[in-house]
Amino acid sequence: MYANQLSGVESARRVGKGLGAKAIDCRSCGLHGLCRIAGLDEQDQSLIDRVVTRRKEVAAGDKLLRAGQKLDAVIAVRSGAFKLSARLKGAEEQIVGFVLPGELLGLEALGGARYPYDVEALEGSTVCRFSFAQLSLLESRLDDVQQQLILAMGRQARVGQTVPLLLGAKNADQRIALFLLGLSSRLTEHGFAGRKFRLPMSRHSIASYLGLAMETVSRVFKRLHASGVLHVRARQIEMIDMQQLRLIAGLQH
Amino acid sequence: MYANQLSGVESARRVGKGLGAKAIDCRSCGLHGLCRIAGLDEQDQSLIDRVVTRRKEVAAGDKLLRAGQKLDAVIAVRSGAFKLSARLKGAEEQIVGFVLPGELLGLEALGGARYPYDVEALEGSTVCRFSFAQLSLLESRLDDVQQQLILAMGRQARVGQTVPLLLGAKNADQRIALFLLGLSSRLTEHGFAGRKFRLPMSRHSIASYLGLAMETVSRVFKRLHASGVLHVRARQIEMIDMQQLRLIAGLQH
DNA sequence: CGGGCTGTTGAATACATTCAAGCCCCGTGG
DNA sequence: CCACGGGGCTTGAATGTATTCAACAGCCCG
Repeated sequence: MYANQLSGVESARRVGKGLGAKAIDCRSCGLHGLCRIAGLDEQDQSLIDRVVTRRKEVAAGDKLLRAGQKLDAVIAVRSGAFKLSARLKGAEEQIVGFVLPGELLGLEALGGARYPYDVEALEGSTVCRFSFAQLSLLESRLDDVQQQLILAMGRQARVGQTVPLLLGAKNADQRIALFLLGLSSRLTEHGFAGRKFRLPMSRHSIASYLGLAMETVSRVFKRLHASGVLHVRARQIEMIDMQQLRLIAGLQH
Repeated sequence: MYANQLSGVESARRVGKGLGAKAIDCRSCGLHGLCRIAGLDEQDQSLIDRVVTRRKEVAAGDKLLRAGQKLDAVIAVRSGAFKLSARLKGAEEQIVGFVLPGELLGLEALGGARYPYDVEALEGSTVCRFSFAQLSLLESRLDDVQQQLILAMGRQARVGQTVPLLLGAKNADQRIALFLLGLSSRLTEHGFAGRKFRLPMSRHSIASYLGLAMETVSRVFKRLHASGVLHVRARQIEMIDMQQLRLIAGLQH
């Protein structure tokens, strides 16, 4: 159950770089509804442990999933962060998204489809896994499981809702502003500070995701810093003037 | 049940501009699974007709849904096409997506959330509506309904999967190529010709969606036409060299 | 202390946008 | 039947923005 676990030394070394070792409260986890159904608040630990794997650890740089693999589970991120990338033939990898603590992973593979992306830990991370292969153990509660799954998919779809806005952005400043506001609200939603946080991903990953050159990302950060909208030092972000940031993002007035 | 239906004259005038009046085969509809469960292949029409509204017509330019409204249904497009737009405060509307025949609409509002976008018909269109308000009529089949819903959401999520690739595109040619290939494969999936079709949306809508200026869209089309990759005449598209188009899109080699 | 990875900066180039003018198609009205 | 007018689209020239290439700075880790 704790396969792939790091030694204490290794995990201590690799945790604390990005969002830090802080794990979410289970009550704000995307899988919380499913866990409750699975009986985590009950006494029968043996059943639970065959369906839900808790606190598997993943070291920074390790791949949790690979494009094309079959996946019969939904995974929740408890701490850390992951990047999703598509390996297109010949071209260099393209980042297609990031997964933050409390969010889910693997919903795209529901119904037997293969999972389309590589998933790599950006820092030391812990995840929980809800296995569908073992779902028959919960047959009597199928209704509830399905309903929770529908809610979870709806929530995840709402996270993805900001992507079309990013696509429609007309300049690099707007893209970056939207990106940061998106990260901020996603962090807030799961109990993290939304004004002051550490980016778990590199400038290169941000650039790949947003369709910009890494140098442009760097320059936009500098511009926003110089104009006092936010403080940027390496990966440390502090938002100063949210109102102005929303304005740059094109979200108001 | 057929409220909002156009007169024959009006619908005849307004249909046939974009994808044309051709309706999908019900078997390729995103709601097909739900319809089957609802008993459309059985005899009890009265039950069915209270849950599923078939073939409501929408005139070009009419709004099917408005941002912020409550929605207790899933809607399938049978013929025509729709554009989704976000009305951001102050700024002009931003196009966030298009819905083609056989695809679903309204999944974002599952679980009681308000629907976030304006939905406007790009041409004369017909839709079917599966009402959750009446879902209790099907209580005995809740399991099946939920399962179909999960499958439908998974399918729809897969349609949205190409958006992050669009976002990552590094120039206008790549964006347009990806956009056209996406449309093509979505049309093919529901029985339409994928190599030769008519764009249901204006250059302006494409530009807003892709974060480009309308003039750029026009110029890219011209370039692709001149290089023999595809034929463009107004909204009529014919793809000539798919291989080359995929190359421009960055999907291979 | 040295090497590699990540990020920054500057200068030249390439690219998309803007603004302005005009075209084309289609529907309307004279 | 043809002239008119509007919307959607195209085209050109000037401007502005992002990219590219190259050099270097900072930092973590060995």
